[in-house]
Amino acid sequence: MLINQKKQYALRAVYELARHKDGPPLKSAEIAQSQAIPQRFLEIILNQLKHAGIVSAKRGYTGGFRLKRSAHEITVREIFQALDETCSPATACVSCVLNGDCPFFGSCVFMPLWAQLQTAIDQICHNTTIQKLIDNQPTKSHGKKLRLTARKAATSP
Amino acid sequence: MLINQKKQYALRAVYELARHKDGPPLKSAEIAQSQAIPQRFLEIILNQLKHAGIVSAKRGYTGGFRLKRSAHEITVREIFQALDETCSPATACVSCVLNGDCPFFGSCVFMPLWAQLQTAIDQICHNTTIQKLIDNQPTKSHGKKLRLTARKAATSP
DNA sequence: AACATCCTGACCCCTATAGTCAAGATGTAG
DNA sequence: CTACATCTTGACTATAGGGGTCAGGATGTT
Repeated sequence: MLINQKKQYALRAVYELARHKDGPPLKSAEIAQSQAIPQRFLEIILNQLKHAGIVSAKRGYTGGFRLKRSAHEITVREIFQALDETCSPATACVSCVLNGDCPFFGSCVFMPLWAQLQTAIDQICHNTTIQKLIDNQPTKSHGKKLRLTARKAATSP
Repeated sequence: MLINQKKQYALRAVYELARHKDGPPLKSAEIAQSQAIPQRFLEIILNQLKHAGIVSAKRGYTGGFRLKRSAHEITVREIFQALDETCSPATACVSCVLNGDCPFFGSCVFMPLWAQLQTAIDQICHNTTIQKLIDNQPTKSHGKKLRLTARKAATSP
């Protein structure tokens, strides 16, 4: 999958931190609860975000996490990259070509297509900052259309 | 993965059929060999393409497969759809929203992002016909850059 | 009648994703 | 300094889906 659960969790976590930018650091347990993320799993993710320089951690009794930079400067793309997973639309193909495993070495007809997709995806992710996501808060009219029933109660992101 | 092995096989199969449009029907074994696809697996794929009205099959001794329409009219998008797999960038999220499983029903901040990605991907796949792929045969200069070593001998697509 | 092809469903293996557990390191409060 | 709450880390488990195989049947040609 292009966007897996882990990437979505990462986005939500950063989003949650951006919303509480001015308060005290958020504990991982708080983020986990408000964004409905398994806590242990979230801690792994937060750690990766820390190593990528997106969030900073403070230990101890008053510890927690906070954004290292402004929400304007954090792009969706770098959050995805922080999880160090390839985000290519045709991962297998690209990697097999690079390895020399590809039976069609150097003359694959589909490479231009993959490249085109990759570029399009990259651009969108690169142009979308966390702040933009916050600003684009969808109006509740969205909910009208879908007509969904509530299951778990949780702070909506 | 957005584009998995199966989708790539499907593309190659249709591509191969398009190249031999004027000859007799191609047997699945022939396609399998020239495009380096496991034959049994290919047969499953060809079957799905048949049900989608993209290829037609002829049984018996002189049997095989051929394209049902011109390569100009077959888009990458419909080939993907023929494999009946969802091609959403954030499959989990989208499906959970539709099921009502999403904890953020109707007010997910990220939905516009997924939609934007989906639209971009869809457009590219819809605008790319098999014929375009054939016409864009990459020049061999591609190979120079990558400097790959040959492994299996196979007709390059 | 013999044979070669397509057709179909059931089946298997493996990897990556998703998630858990336990023990340690570091800091704060009293 | 002691108790406690947080982050840190690595090893571990489980499940689903992707990728692929097999046997046997249906349909056609020679």
